[in-house]
Amino acid sequence: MSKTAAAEKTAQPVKPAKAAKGSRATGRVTIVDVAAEARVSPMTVSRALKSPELVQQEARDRIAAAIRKLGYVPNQAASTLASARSQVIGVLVPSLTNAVFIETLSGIRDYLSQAGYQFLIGETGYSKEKESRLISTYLAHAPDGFLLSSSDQHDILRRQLAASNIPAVRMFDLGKSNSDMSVGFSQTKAGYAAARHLIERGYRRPAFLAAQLDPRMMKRREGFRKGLSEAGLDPDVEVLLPAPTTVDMGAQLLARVLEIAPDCDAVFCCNDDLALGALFECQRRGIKVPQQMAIAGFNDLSWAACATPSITTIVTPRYDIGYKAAEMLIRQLKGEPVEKARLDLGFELAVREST
Amino acid sequence: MSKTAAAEKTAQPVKPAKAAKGSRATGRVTIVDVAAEARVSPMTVSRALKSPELVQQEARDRIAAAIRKLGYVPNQAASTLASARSQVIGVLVPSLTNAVFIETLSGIRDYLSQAGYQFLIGETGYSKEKESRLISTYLAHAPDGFLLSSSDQHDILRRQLAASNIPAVRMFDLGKSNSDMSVGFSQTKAGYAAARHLIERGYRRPAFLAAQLDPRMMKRREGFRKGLSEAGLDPDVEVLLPAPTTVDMGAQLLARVLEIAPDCDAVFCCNDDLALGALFECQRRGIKVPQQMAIAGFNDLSWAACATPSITTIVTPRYDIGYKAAEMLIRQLKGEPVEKARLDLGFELAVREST
DNA sequence: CTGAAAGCGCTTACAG
DNA sequence: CTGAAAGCGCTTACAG
Repeated sequence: MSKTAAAEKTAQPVKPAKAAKGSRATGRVTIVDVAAEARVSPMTVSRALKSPELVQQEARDRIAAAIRKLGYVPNQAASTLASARSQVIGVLVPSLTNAVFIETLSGIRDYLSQAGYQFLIGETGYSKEKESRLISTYLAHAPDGFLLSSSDQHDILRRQLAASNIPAVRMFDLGKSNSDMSVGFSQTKAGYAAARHLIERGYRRPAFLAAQLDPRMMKRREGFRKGLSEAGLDPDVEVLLPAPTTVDMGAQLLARVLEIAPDCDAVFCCNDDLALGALFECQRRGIKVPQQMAIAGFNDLSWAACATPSITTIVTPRYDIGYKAAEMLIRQLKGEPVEKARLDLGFELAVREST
Repeated sequence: MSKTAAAEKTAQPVKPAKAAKGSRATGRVTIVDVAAEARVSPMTVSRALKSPELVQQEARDRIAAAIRKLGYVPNQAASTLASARSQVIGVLVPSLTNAVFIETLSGIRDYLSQAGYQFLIGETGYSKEKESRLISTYLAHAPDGFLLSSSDQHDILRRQLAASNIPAVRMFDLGKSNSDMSVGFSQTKAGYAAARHLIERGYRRPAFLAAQLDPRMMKRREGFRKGLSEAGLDPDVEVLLPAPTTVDMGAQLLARVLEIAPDCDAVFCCNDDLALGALFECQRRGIKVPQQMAIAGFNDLSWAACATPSITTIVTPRYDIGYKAAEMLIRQLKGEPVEKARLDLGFELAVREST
């Protein structure tokens, strides 16, 4: 049976399903079929796939031809069962309807796909309980690692991870110590930077507007308040709503802050969706931005730069957070040296027309 | 060994890893351990998990207690290998940075998670080649089904699916025949409805603005042109850009159409991102919306309703598309009757201030 | 309602 | 560089 052109053309599986009564044969082409076709042992086929450098060139060629001829697709479940490695990473993000996390997922995907990993995506809805439940579910799939977004390591989660012995990297927030792996930036410093900017521009009565009050938002708030206090300004001009963020809520928050503090001259919104809603509300009321009201956002989503006026915002490295977190995790899994257990990617302030 | 309170409290695995040299024991708690603890056979544990009604109540109780005591987590890979069913669905969407598809994923997740399925998400980047490649990758994970977003069934894809014998449901677009399962709405009719609305409002020189020229966009265009032609209006006022959609591009397209047709009095944007950008550009230029320029969008994303002015748009059932497509697929997998192989969920026109 | 045997398709851990 | 044997942890297909 030589490597004929005819054989090469056939891309379809040619294995007839076994007809034996009671047989469990799936009709699938297996590594055994490829081995027979290539006149080597199944073990050699396995090696040719995972560590080609251990296999003689000639054998490799015959195996490659056999794979093509038979249309062989490796069975990931069998591989996982035998090797106890699934090539799957569990990824948990707070929300999928938030563009921020989507871009982080893009970074994760770009790293993992080139590294040969798949991932399962879970949405925690900003809830620790849901996060724990998702981890339990995912454990059945024996993920090789986790990428998490929880802001602080609560006990249940810690115990689950310790019991399963599966490594995890936290994203967005930085861990307190180097014992946990984490990739992100300082939420507190970002909030502080926003305050400093508004103060330097001369605004004397800035407010903080926030929704979806997860721990990250509260850290941004903390930094913002610190900045105001240091400058001798009142840090208590703020409207906080626990409900999920929407553009429309930005409009509502702007309306509320004007009731509480009619002399408010600037708002720092904890994300760009709120900032956009606040801008729309100002337009509706005929309040000039930034002359009568400055608006700053957070994240630099697509519309911030091209709104009228363009919106000043904190540019966050969310794609890189996903990419680097995935890289850190995979390096750890491969036993490669991990440079830093705590990677601060920083942030930038984009100053635009709205402040 | 009775069901003591002490035993119930222990949530941690208590199995000591086998010490035998050369052993492949993973230290994991298996169905065999649970069976020993509950004094039944492994087969009965398996049944208690998958078809409890086939197992005596008393045995079920003992098994449940043993599972809790030992901290047993089923091994999905072993289950997949033995049963040839993975409980995984492969989902392919054109883009993850588009809110439309994210909401569809929410619908998919809500149905699949309650049905006990996981899913792998792939991003095709609107490319048929990439879609084919992703399907090949996913085949290694032996998904039980696919949820696809490709607009038309190209040959390579058809062959792949036929060869693997894995059922698929197409989303967004409706299939031509009932032989393919599909869930969506008529893109052409939606474009036509937008044209009719603008015409009835009295606009005489409407333009079509589009980016990301995938087949769905072209169908919206087709319907829009049909509407204009029928009313005796010029259908050729349009700006089409193949590049991916951004808010900023909406501004650019608006600028371009004003060069081509200075008397243009309305624009139908093929999505809300473009509509938002067009609105910003009008504001920048001091063009009054809708008095001097009407703007209509597509999808009804979060900002459309609360922009200033609020934006008229086509409301699309994207969450339901995901939910219903998942439902159709799972019903098919379970051998339950599938009502319609082609499910038209329709759309609505939300008339707002911008037109 | 329950169980013993065999097998799913790979990889590990040796041995050569 | 290559291969025979055993095993990963489940479920199928019987048989009782």
